[in-house]
Amino acid sequence: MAKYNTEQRKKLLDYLISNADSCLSASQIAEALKNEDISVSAVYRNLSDLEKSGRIRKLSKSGSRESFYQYIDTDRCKDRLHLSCVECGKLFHLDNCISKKLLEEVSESDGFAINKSQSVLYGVCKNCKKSDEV
Amino acid sequence: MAKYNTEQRKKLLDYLISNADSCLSASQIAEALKNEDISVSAVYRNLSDLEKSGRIRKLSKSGSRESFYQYIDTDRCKDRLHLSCVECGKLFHLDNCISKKLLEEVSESDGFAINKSQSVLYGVCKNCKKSDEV
DNA sequence: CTAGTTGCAAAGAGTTTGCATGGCG
DNA sequence: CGCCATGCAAACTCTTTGCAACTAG
Repeated sequence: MAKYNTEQRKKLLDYLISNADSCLSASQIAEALKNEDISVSAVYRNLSDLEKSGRIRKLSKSGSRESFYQYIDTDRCKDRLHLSCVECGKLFHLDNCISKKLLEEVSESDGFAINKSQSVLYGVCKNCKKSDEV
Repeated sequence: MAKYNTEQRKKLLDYLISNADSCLSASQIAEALKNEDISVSAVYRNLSDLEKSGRIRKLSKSGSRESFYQYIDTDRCKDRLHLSCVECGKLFHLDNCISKKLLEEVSESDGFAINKSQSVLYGVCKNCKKSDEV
């Protein structure tokens, strides 16, 4: 799969890369690319291919039926746990030291091997906490 | 909502309580209760009511379109982060001290307020790791 | 009694798939 | 030119909803 580098595939990946700090739904992506000659099914097929090849991550948010997709920036994301803000939808990366320590502690005390790229902690980020107070 | 205590509602909650260490999908629950005179729509309606009243938790697993439900055992789950085994589907609770420390560290370094009941770490539990080695 | 709850079937949202057409290399 | 990817529409899965019948209190 994904043998030819079509315009649609390039545009889709470009869009995910330039929004690498957010989780986007298929419909958000399709909407953003509606002037780029790409159909909903092509969006889904390309997202699926990109996920299988490990270039993007697929996430689900509690409370939503949709799946969300995000480009995996290996430099920034490697070995880090993720924090997703339920207010603004942005994804943050947990500090490397804390991530590492947590994983080790959990592994030692429970024998549980956490899969980092699959695990997401939900909550409210700094910015959204501020605006809640207003 | 949930003003009358019907047989269906009792059976459903009983079933979730007796499986409090697992996350169950609506179809798994409906299947398990198929001899108890409860329809799929009643399963969904009761799950929704129970979630709103805070008796159960609704989770999504990456890779699955379904939602999963779990009884909230307040004694065992209070203030703890959750670990979900992607192999066997069982839910574990992260040690209280580690949970607390993690939350404090994240709050300090990133200003991010983690919602514990919503956040789940995915990975492989001790038992399933063993069986993988076989 | 009567408002809450149910079962059924139909509708809905999000996603996937079959097929014929079009395009990359 | 041949295989891959695309668009479209239909199919599919999971979940929600409208409605008439039933039932707990």
